[in-house]
Amino acid sequence: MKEKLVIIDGNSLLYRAFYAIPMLTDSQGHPTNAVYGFLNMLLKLYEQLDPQYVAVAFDKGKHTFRNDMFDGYKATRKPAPDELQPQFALIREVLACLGIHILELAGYEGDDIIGTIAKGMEQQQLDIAVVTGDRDALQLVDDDITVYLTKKGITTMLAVTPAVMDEEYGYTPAQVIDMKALMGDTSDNIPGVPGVGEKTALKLISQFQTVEGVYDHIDEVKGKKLKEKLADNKAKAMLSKELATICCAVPIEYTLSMFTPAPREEEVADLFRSLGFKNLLERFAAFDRFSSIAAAEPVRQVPVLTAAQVQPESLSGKVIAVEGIYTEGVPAPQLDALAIATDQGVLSVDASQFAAYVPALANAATVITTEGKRLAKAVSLYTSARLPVADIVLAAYLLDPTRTSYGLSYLSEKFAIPLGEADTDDKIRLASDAAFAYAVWPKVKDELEQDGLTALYHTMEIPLIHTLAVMEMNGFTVDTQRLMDMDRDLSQQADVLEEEIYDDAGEQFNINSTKQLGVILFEKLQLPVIKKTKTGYSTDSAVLEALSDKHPMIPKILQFRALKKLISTYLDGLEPLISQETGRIYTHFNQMVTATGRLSSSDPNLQNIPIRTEQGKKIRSLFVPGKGYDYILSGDYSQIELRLLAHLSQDPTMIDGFLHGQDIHRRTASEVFDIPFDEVTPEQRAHAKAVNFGIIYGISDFGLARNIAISRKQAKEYIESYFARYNTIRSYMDGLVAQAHETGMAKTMFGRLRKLPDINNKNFTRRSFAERTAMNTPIQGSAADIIKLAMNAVQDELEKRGLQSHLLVQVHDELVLEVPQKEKDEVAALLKDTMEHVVNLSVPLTVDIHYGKNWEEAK
DNA sequence: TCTAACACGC
DNA sequence: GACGTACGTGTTAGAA
Repeated sequence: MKEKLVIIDGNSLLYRAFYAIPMLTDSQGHPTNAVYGFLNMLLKLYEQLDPQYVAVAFDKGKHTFRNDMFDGYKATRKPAPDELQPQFALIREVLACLGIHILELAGYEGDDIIGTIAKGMEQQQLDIAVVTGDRDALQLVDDDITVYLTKKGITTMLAVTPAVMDEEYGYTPAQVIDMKALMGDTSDNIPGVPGVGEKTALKLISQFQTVEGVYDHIDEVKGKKLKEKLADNKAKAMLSKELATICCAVPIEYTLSMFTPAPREEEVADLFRSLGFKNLLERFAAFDRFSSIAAAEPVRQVPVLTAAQVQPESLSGKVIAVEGIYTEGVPAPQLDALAIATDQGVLSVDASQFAAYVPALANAATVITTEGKRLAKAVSLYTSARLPVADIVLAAYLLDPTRTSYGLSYLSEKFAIPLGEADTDDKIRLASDAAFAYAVWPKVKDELEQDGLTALYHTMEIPLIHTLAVMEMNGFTVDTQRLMDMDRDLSQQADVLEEEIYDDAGEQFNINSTKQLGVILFEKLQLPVIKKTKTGYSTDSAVLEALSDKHPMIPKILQFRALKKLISTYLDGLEPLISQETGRIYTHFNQMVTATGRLSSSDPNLQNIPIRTEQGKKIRSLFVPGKGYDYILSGDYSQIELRLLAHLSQDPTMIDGFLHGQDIHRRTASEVFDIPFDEVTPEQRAHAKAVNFGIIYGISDFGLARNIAISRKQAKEYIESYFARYNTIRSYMDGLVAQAHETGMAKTMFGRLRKLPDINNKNFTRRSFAERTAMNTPIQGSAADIIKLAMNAVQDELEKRGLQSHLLVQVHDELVLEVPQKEKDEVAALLKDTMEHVVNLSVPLTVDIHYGKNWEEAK
């Protein structure tokens, strides 16, 4: 048997490892996922190929990320700017400890070094393998060198021989260079021929073999444009070929003995342990050549339990933590794996045992988890009992609702509990995560208590998990036939408009491109430029409205845009999400996104279904009661935010308006403009409404001015006279701001908090924004609190009375249900009563009830 | 893949 | 007087 040499493309593996492994950190909280992934890959190489000699090549100085390396698998996050560099340094340190030689030579790509060694070693009677993620290396494939290409991140390797190349790619090793010379590669600074992609390159090279061949027979190239492009860029193509060729004559000194690992015994175990890579250390130590490495003591912080040790019944009354792996499905996700952490240790539950363990969870005292809603949904397939869920992610959201993610690494840092050992095995990781959640929960509880969030957490957010899980599983029935008819009709209308627009413009262009439209409007037609964006002309609807009488095509563009929005987002967008089996569409209500405590909806977003325009209403009318139901019933809070403002500020004028059931915008106009209530003009009312709106959303005078097309000065005056008239509101707001300056946060009626780190910032803008937030969060957030309480109460009442009626959607101040004929009146009364009386304010909370044969009619 | 522009809801 | 101005979700174009 020949001895083996494996040469590793270090950069390529490093990049792939980063994305293939979820975020990991060492004991100091530094990211180590790329390091872990790299070493894991290295071990796989040893385990699969068992080489006598190993070399790792890095490109010197080239440590920036190349996005094109990740084609074929979805990157879930970007590396932070300085995240990879330390990991890169760490890998070098680890490799040095393991005694694995690193090759690098300034000015050459790692590929070139690999090529040089591979060619140089051919005479040595070795089996030579190159391991890389980069297809460029395929040019090295011939009878003596095997290229192992990593696939699916780093989980599998494809051994590429000439035969495999022929089958997988349809070109030969020699053709790799020529393909690349034509296609180019921006990440390697190979220009190629502009406009020639992989398909064209493959066609040309299969026909003519080489770049030179293409140019020798340029007349035979089919396609006038293509021929032109090739002819114009001959020099570029030739240069590209040179750049794409791996240079196999790099002046690098090496001897075979350099590639025999010589570990530094005394350091290596410590280094691995400090990184938390105990498992990897053991795996390395299993090889003879690393046997001098002391094996890690087989200490497991969390004992692994067996099903015999943890019987389902033993979970009763216990505090436990649970993590699952799921396959998404409708109406509920399916549980694929389950780990249960108890005070004794962790149990991995076998799939055949789910049925016994899952209902047992309902009897536990507390089920700690990081995915309460998902767990609740999955569990509902086994039992109708509610789980006593404790969700540490939900708690982390309440502690600081402004973050964009609440991943395990954040929780680990925030609650100072180290994450378990990294592992690529799903089951091991799951058990480790469950143990982590179990350890974090006591700290979470303490922090909730310290921030006064315990009641909010237990009485509102935790019950809401169940309510939302039910709503998500209910789904909303869509009239698929009408949706498809409407899609066809509107698409036809849009096509007609599009043609007319091109006629008016005198040329074809991409009407969906704001850039191209800008050129047509403001350069070709010389229409006045109203507004610019940071990259060019603005063509938004405000601009187009302003230009609408300047050219006949402008109204058509507006109409086209409106149609296009409806078609792409609401017709084409929704259709594939309708379940074939149930005819229903299943949204996700996210409880941990917004800074104010509102919910959000996604995949699809059912909180932004059109309602304002006639065309839009037709979209809404596609949402109908499902089989066995007769009506869509909706209840919406009337002016809930302004009522809350009246209540919270105790402003007598505003309270008076609501007590007398007045049109509140009219009343505001009457007060602010100092005119009798009955003499308020529609425009004055609209302006007053915009001011009220501004108060609720915390917009600035600038924003107000923009919204109702008045000058900023005028907007400022409006706000001034508003506060002059409603001076109780002013002092209430001033109090909120003062309090925020003191405490650094804003709070809602129910104690929900929002941190305001910028409240004392020296930057005027940031500080002003924080101050407006301090005024707006108590209003918007309290409204969010109230409807959440109402949702829970409605859901409880529906369950208690054993009604069939379903909650379907929440849209911030509106709840939508489907009801059967026989329950319509009862549920309408229940809904109105529950929503109106869920809290007691100084002003009445009124709820308007509507019902109809579809969501549009229920308004 | 990522950002910008735009548009929908509250 | 400058600062650059409600949030969240989704689609499309265009650059890399």
